[in-house]
Amino acid sequence: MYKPVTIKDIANTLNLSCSTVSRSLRNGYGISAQTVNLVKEYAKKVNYRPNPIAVNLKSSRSHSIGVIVPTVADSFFSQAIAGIESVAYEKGYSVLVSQTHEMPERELDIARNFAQRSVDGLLMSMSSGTSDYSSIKNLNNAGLPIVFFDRTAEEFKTFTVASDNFGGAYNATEWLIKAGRKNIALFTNVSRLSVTKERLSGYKKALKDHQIAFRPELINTCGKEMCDYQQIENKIKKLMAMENKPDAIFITSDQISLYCIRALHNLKLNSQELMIAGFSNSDVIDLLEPSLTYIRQKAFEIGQAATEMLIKVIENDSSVAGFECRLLQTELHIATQKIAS
Amino acid sequence: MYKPVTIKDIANTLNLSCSTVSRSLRNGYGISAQTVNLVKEYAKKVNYRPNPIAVNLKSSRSHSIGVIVPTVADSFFSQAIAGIESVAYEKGYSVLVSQTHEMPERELDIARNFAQRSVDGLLMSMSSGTSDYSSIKNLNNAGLPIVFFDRTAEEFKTFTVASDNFGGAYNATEWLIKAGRKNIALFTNVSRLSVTKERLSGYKKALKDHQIAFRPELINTCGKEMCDYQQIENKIKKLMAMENKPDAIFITSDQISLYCIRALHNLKLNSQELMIAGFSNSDVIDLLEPSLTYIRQKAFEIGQAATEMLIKVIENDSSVAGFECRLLQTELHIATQKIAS
DNA sequence: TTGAAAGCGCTAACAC
DNA sequence: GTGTTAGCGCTTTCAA
Repeated sequence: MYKPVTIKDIANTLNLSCSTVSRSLRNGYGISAQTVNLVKEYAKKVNYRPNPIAVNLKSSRSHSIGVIVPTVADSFFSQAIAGIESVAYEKGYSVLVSQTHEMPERELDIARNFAQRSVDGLLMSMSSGTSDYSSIKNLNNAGLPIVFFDRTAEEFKTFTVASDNFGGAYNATEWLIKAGRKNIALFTNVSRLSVTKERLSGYKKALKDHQIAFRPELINTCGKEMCDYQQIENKIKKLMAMENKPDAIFITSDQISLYCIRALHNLKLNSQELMIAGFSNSDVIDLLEPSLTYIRQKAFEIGQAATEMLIKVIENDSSVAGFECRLLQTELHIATQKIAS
Repeated sequence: MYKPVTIKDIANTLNLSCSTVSRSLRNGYGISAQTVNLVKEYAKKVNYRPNPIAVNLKSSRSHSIGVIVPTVADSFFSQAIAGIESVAYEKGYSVLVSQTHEMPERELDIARNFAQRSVDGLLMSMSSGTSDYSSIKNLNNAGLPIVFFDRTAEEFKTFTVASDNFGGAYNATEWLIKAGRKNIALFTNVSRLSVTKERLSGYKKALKDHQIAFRPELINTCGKEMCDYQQIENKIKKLMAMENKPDAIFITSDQISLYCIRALHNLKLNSQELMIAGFSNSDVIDLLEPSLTYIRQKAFEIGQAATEMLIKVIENDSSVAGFECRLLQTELHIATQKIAS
């Protein structure tokens, strides 16, 4: 087994006691400068590093944070995790990652497991299935700091970092309207999610501000069951068979945006017939055919901000006065028009 | 602070000693069935879970594995991590993830940090900058199990899981040849990487088997410095200005594949003029314009296989006789021809 | 200025 | 059958 140098090893070699070595290495309080130097130099020489597990056991602090996301294999989440990891690394924290696959039981199981491993805090993006937050809330009340990012939990107020989903949706919808579209269908994720609600509000507000009637029959909610490509294609076919059929689609989810593009592609519908706008963090979205006007979230920055916030909470657990909620702006990218009109 | 139930709590409540409780909870060896039941039931009732940190300290086993990758925000790696996490979760291991950003110093630092945290093993995909494996090798020799995935380290033989890069490259190149292309340029990552070498070999072999001369002037190595889009575009421009210019490009890297597509798109080169084939694990690659014939790696499965292998090594550290090396087949996806010829 | 000892939660060798 | 004890590596009183 891998067997690093311990404080005891140093103490033996230098003919000192463990406590002297320990104190020399930490603050050096009450130890002669000579001894401190001796110890420090020797420690550096043998590349001594304190065993974090032992430190944890004493302090109940592990210098690690747990990240709980629906899935890692997703452009938004992988970018966010990259941001999380960057800040964590810089500040000396390890990052534990686990996926819920949108299952509430797993989510809770993972959170408990992380808590047991003495993570110092949790970064969570809620699974779409979760409706009962009480257990998570219990962990939080028991002293485990939690920061929600992207998919926040309205039901219990704590620290959050997310995109301005309302604004992003509003702007994109307005853009469709200004492009002359009046019958804008909506594709959306389960309505339980905070992001879904906010984006839906943005869409409705934009319609209202432009005196366009909201038509419930144009709303398509996916993912109550597993949301797959075929489901989306069918819904689009059905929409296009309507009497008063839509001339545009607004999509509130990354995954569904890609499915829609694929469906339009397969159904040979061009942007002229059916203009599309939606959220996406894919890094090649601008090369897709048909082209999408897309709202991009600052995923990396959201990860960074959430991590900074969490570490701040962890490191001065005194000031749990007000809950900070950061909102990052989204970016609207207009699709280049490739269709000759 | 979050304060879970300890063995001591149970012992006190039940008027037993710690060791009795401990043994009841583990094997129950030498304890009356009655006591075992009593303890187990009470433990379940209060939702007792052993403190993993304390267990680790005793056993130097943490039931966690470290994953070291260049970056998380990449389709191949995020898919692989999803696979890793799935298997790990199922087998009760936690997953620590850290990114090297292709920097050897970071890689080593992360590996050491993980080792200190008593991860039970490491899953690594080497950074492109690494040329000296001795420190990693030391960790491994000191008893830390390591499985390499995707980007393996030829210099030291251990357990590996990777794609059949040679075969994938061979097939793709051959496909270009059969499509009538004779001047096939190559875009490739730094030549230090195992995957690069293997893919290059596949390319060369295919040329040779079809009696096409290898033309060194068509080889473009990127990423000695940071590889960015502009670099790729410039190289393509330069290629297309050649007298005997290429009629196809074969690309050995996911990232560069995307850059090439973007460049052809911007330079308005279509597949007829310049046919492209390359590695990619993007899930929307088939919707990109111009279209790419792509080799897809079984990223998720590679992650799974590597994790299974690692856990097997961890759990019977006796049999370190032969090093297992798994090779997963790649899938060749032919671009649908959209150009009227 | 330094050392001895206890304890974080758990396990295992050794008593009883 | 069950309890006592020591120890994993480290920190932190308390004594010297």
